[in-house]
Amino acid sequence: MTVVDTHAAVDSRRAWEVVLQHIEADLLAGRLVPGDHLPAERALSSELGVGRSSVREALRVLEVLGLIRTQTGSGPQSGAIIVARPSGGMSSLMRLQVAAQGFDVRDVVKTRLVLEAAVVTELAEASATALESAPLDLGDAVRLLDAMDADGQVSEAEFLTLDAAFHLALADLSGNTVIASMMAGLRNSIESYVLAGVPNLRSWAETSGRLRHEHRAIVAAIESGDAESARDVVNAHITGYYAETNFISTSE
Amino acid sequence: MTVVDTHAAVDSRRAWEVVLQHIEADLLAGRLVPGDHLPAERALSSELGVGRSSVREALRVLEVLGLIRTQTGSGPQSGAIIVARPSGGMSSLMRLQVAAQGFDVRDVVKTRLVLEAAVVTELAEASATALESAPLDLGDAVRLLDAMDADGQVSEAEFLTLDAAFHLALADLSGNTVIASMMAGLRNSIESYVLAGVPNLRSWAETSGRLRHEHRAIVAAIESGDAESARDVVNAHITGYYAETNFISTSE
DNA sequence: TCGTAAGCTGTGGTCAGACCACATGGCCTG
DNA sequence: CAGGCCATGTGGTCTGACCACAGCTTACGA
Repeated sequence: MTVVDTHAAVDSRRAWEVVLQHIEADLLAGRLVPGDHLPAERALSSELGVGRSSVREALRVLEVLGLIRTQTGSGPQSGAIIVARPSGGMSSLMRLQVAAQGFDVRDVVKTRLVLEAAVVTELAEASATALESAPLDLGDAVRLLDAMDADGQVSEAEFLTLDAAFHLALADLSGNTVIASMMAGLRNSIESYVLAGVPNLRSWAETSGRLRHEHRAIVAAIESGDAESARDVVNAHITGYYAETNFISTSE
Repeated sequence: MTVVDTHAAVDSRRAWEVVLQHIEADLLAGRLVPGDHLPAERALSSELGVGRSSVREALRVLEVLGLIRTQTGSGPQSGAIIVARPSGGMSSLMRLQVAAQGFDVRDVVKTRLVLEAAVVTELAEASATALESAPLDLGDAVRLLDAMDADGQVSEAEFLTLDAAFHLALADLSGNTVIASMMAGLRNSIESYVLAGVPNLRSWAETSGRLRHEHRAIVAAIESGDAESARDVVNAHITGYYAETNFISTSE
């Protein structure tokens, strides 16, 4: 007897693709939901008739894409567990594509602008229609702004981290997980460029002051339900910083 | 006393992460550019001091993310080659996140709406400022519309495929590769839902006729440089279809 | 001389088996 | 009854061995 079947149709998919598609099918059918454990690697291996290394290649992909979390040891927390956290995968994808020149940094910034405008528009409109009894709560975002106001106590890198967290908090508040994870990925992919641009600023104190002021203006516009104004401020906020740091070639 | 080594710095990264970060560093430094070959798996293995299986796990990730293409055999086309094609990775990521319930389908549609509006706005503005000598060329997109007009000759699935290609062509024409690959991923991740919604339509002939008409209206608005009108049509175009197919719960 | 066919070489693709570190949970001992 | 020990099962890794494949080299024959 041969090792491979000779009459049945040969599966031209690579072994790890078989594993990946098997798991995807289980997810689509609802047989696997967030929180569930995947079968053990050795079990999947024998169940699907592929080597354990092929199973591991598929699991590695799922891990990087943010679908599973793996843990060694034994017990309820060990093994591969479905988590479905998209932002990590989005960040890896965009960061690597920028590194490999698949994404132009200018397009990343432009896209961030589009999404950011959509987020504040959504929030402002939600705020305008919010009931008295359930007003829009921007608490998480405002707390980050307060942390940025500790003048002299916050380094440039820390400030920019808080800045990123603020914009991400707005995206989260909009309730759109797709946009939120995209924003996380976009920001993450150009983080090193943002930091590298700081020395190009005329005055950090001046710029950070302006950024702080603009952040407050964004919050105010959202809370007053003024979508158009929120969009304008956000637009100036982002393009201004990049222009000051010569982040983007001005030839555009 | 701790278990870990006290003199040498322990590399807590997993072996495959070492490989991934090594390649990412080479990309960032420009030592690897699109078209280049990666070292052979066995060479990377010994060079980085990890097992070949760990190298393969890293390469698998890069392949799924759309950074490399692998090919068996010998010669100039064999091996792993940097390609940096983001749309495949974006599609895998979004499709799996939707399957794993990390992305809500309604958010996917909303996000598509945001990006689509940005694309047509960009195109309309570009058209408005285009020189007589170099007018905006929507040829690729229009050809797809012509293909959709072969009444009775195009199946529902084919029509929807052409529809997707039309919107993707617009995104490509906008020149923003980030948005274009996002649109590809978004559309891809809900393709099965789009197809599944067709039977819910009152009349396919009626709906497809309306879609065709709206497509032409989008093109016309872009060519006339009317960004606002283009946005409105695109908005009605997309939300209309999803409403007709009960694709999205109306409770929202 | 030239063309063709054979085989050589190096590539990714896969598998099997062997360890390791680790975390749990039950068992055994005091 | 309490505490520590170890069996068990998990992912993480490495090694070595094949295979299929594609290009290149070589040798053979017309």
